[in-house]
Amino acid sequence: MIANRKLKDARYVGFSTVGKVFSNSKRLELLDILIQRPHSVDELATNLQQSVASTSQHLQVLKRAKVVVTKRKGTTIIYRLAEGTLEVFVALRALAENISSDLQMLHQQSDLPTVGFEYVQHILKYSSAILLDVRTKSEFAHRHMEGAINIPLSDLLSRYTELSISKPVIVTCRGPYCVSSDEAAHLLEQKGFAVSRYDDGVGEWCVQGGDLCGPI
Amino acid sequence: MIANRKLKDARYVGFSTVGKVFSNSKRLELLDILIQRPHSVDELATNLQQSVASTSQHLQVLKRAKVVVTKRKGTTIIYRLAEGTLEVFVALRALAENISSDLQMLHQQSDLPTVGFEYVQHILKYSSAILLDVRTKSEFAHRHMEGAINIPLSDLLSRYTELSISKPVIVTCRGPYCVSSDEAAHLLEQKGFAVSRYDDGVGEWCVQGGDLCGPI
DNA sequence: CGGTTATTCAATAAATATATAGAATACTTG
DNA sequence: CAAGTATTCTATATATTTATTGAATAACCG
Repeated sequence: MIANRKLKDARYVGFSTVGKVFSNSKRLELLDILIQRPHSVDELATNLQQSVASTSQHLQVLKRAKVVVTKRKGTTIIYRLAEGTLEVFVALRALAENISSDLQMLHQQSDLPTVGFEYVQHILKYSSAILLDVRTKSEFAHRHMEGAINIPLSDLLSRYTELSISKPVIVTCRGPYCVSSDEAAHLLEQKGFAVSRYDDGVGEWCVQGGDLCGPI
Repeated sequence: MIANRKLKDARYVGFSTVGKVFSNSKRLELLDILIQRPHSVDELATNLQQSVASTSQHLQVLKRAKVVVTKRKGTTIIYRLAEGTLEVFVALRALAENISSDLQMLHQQSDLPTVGFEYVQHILKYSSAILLDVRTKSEFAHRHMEGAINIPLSDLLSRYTELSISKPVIVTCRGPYCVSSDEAAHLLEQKGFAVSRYDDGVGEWCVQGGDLCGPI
């Protein structure tokens, strides 16, 4: 009976090693960034506004749990998500969104309308609106929703004229915790566009079975 | 820009509150037990072989994250899983199993053959084998795989003669971390039965769309 | 082959998590 | 309404986690 307890404990402790991955906010942010594209340690540290050492330590946790894998490229080491990680990350986030009213409140700070997966699929099919991805060029290049066009947020003020004002615009960015799409949507609204936001990102799109483009 | 960082942090910290649920082995075990049926704090503490105070504390964490809900029944408080928790728990465990070779090793200590979801569905359809659930009577009563029969492990030695020796037996219990099915399978093998194990439980069965029976 | 540089390791300090025993609470139930 | 009891809270000790700085490492590349 005591042997049983030890075996059980060992199994649940093993399980919790994977669970610990998702227990820290910085690690969750790392995973969210890695959904967009692979990154070096240095890039990730900059994104997190944290020391490289601390970021590296978090990455070790992710690596030990095998939710990320590494590859050397020249002098830098590139981290990317492992198989299966995206699905669990998205499922866990959906659970968190559903059950945490606090999170929902943080979300609904924007006054602009949001649209869901089915709606975006519909407008893509009938070309009845423009799907605008305001992430960086490299993130877009790695993987994006099929049919989307890319103008990075930093370029939007100088390039918004590329968009046809006669069509409504749906803005998307990294995902639900990204503030770029909201910023972009407000800018376009001021310029007279009919704007809404798809406030999920390429991760949710992928898991729900949306078509994707990307060299990798 | 600093405001953006604070908003982002708040969102990921909110997310991590839900993630923390799955970062502790005792909490994972609590969830695994609650999959079987609702329980009181006292029952859960006994299962965990831990103090009631500590168990209660873990339950508070689960409750705050809203992955469990409570209901008073007489003088005791009954905890049960909230909507959506089962799906994420099972998905996370599948991820853990896939990526952790340590966990897999802990698993494959048994010499008896195991069978999967499709196989069990097949034998149920054609009644070509007996599906034996060795959990407790109350766990079985709450929810079980349609077509399974119940003989609790503690009764098996005195009741195994109820089983037809001419049919192969598939043993199931709480789930992959439960040792009961292995114990039961060995007992039946010694008695001359053709035995294998379904080493997932009612949780995985439910998520994969298997038919279920249960008053609740 | 040695300089360069990205990453990881080590040491430390501070914060958070966990387990327990015992006190306090809250709710039922007679 | 008072007694009884399951649960939660408090205080405490210990263990784990996290962030930082500075040192060590590893491997590319001139």
